[in-house]
Amino acid sequence: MLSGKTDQELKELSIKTGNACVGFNLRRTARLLGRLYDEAFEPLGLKGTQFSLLMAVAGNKDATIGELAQPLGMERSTLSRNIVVLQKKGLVTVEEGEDRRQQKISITEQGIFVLQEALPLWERIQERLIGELGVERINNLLEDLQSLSQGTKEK
Amino acid sequence: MLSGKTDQELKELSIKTGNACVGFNLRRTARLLGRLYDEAFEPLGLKGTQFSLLMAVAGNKDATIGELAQPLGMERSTLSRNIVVLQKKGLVTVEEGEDRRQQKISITEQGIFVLQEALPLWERIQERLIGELGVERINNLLEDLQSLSQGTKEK
DNA sequence: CCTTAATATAAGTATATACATATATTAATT
DNA sequence: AATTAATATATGTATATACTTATATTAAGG
Repeated sequence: MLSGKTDQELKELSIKTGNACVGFNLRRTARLLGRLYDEAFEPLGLKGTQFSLLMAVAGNKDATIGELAQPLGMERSTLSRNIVVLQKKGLVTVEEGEDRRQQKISITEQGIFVLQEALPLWERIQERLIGELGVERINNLLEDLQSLSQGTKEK
Repeated sequence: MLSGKTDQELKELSIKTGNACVGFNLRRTARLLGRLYDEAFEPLGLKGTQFSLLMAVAGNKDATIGELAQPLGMERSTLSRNIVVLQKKGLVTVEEGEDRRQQKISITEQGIFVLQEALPLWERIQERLIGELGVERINNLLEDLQSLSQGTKEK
């Protein structure tokens, strides 16, 4: 029963769950690293999230919202809005598919140019993170994140 | 030079950076797990993010926005808004400090009650994730996330 | 063919997030 | 003491995110 707990006990519970909670630690690290990426891409007028999405568009020619959302682990409604942001920047085009419910997303020449400029900035962060944890721990981390992502998809 | 790349080459680059990018994988996993937590806490009208924040408030009696923001790795302006959400739900109180610029945040009785209800739901997810990766990989993951969080703060 | 069901995306609403700027308050300088 | 600098929080603006609902389009059943 928490209601009877002293401040000290509450404090210990808070620290314990904070240290152990996968969700919290994921979000916190994502926030902190997110600012790193945003800062790096800032000269290109790009956010880290936008770099990832643009890269996904580049690698999936003429994909629809639904097709992109799947590997990104993102709601289609979310993706729909994120695509508009890239479209307004002139980095992607959106056009009706043969099935007129669908929207085919493609990267523009300008989008490819921006990716080209962004790539070395991305690599610099990658190197920095590898420098901090070492390549093995980074690779383990990436594998674990991918396993967890897989795991949530299977009900 | 990306501009000259074929679709196939772009596709391979996209897959390679997608698999290697720490930021992207963090965000994707955070999104997917976030939905798991949100679903679990839904009966309490709570999101995963709100559970973590409420737990942090519980463990830091009379902390200010600034004091809370630090360990959460969150901008004070963000935290300021997130606290309002908990306040409107009646889970925390906000009152002026002796230094009248500051706001002292405290958990309410109702907040403690909600935490109490949430705790077993949180543990169920924790067990599920440990069941998927094993306790060692989960602990490694948590350590790595904490190291990365530390790393971004320096410099 | 027409109605109904299924599907794809967008729009409505709410929260999470950050940066820049505004506001209020305290501390420091002269 | 009065002015200036520093600090704490809130607000403006924009993006990211998800759930629910609306809209448009295609597919299925009769």
